[in-house]
Amino acid sequence: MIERRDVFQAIADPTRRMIIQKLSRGPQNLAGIIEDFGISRQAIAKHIKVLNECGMVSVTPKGREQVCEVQLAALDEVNDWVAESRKLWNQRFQKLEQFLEDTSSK
Amino acid sequence: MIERRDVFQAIADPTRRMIIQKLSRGPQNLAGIIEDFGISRQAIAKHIKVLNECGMVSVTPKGREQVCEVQLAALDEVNDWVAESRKLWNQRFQKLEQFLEDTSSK
DNA sequence: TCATAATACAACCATATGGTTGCCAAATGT
DNA sequence: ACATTTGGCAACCATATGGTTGTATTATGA
Repeated sequence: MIERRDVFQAIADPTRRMIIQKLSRGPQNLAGIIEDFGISRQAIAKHIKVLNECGMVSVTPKGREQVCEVQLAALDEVNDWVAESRKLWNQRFQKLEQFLEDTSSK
Repeated sequence: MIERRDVFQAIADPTRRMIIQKLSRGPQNLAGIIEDFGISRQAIAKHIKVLNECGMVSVTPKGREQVCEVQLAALDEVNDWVAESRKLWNQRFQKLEQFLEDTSSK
């Protein structure tokens, strides 16, 4: 098992995805995030830790609060990977077309 | 812990992402997929099972072989979710602009 | 000043995950 | 016919994951 703490893993958990969407509406401190979630503060804190470690959420101390801000740019990596897969898929058909062209022109 | 077997979890594992990219180049049977991966056949088979369960890979028996084909449409869900997050984020700024406009026009 | 709000830290727990090995079954090709 | 290729099944294992509770710390506000 290789060391994993990347964006893909970050968005794998539904609770973390909900946190990301909540933070997309604006920064919140931990207490603010906890609302609406039926789990403990510590559980949320752990999720924030994961999101922070992979660059999805920045955490800035402000007095006794920890202000969390989502960093959506981190999701580019996901989009890029999906785009790359689609590109490979399309290249496949282009190669097939090329082959059919070459064959029929003989 | 809620029951999870979705596309997000499917692409969370780096090995599964590699399998998806390999299959994006064309369908393969299990034996074909195993090449280049330094892990056992059973490990690959388990990954294919996960990918199949969440609709990322279709498996068609062909004689003694199991032909695996990637279903990239399943990744739409991921793109959609990312797009939704970005939309929420942009709406936030639009609201801020609206506020500034309303304030300055007074 | 002092209760309280906002978190951090640590220990613990059940289950999920990703991997292994060993053995079995069924097509395939020579 | 029969060795081989291809893959299924089951048991097992170590670690990761997502959660809990309890206790401690530190700003804040009345």
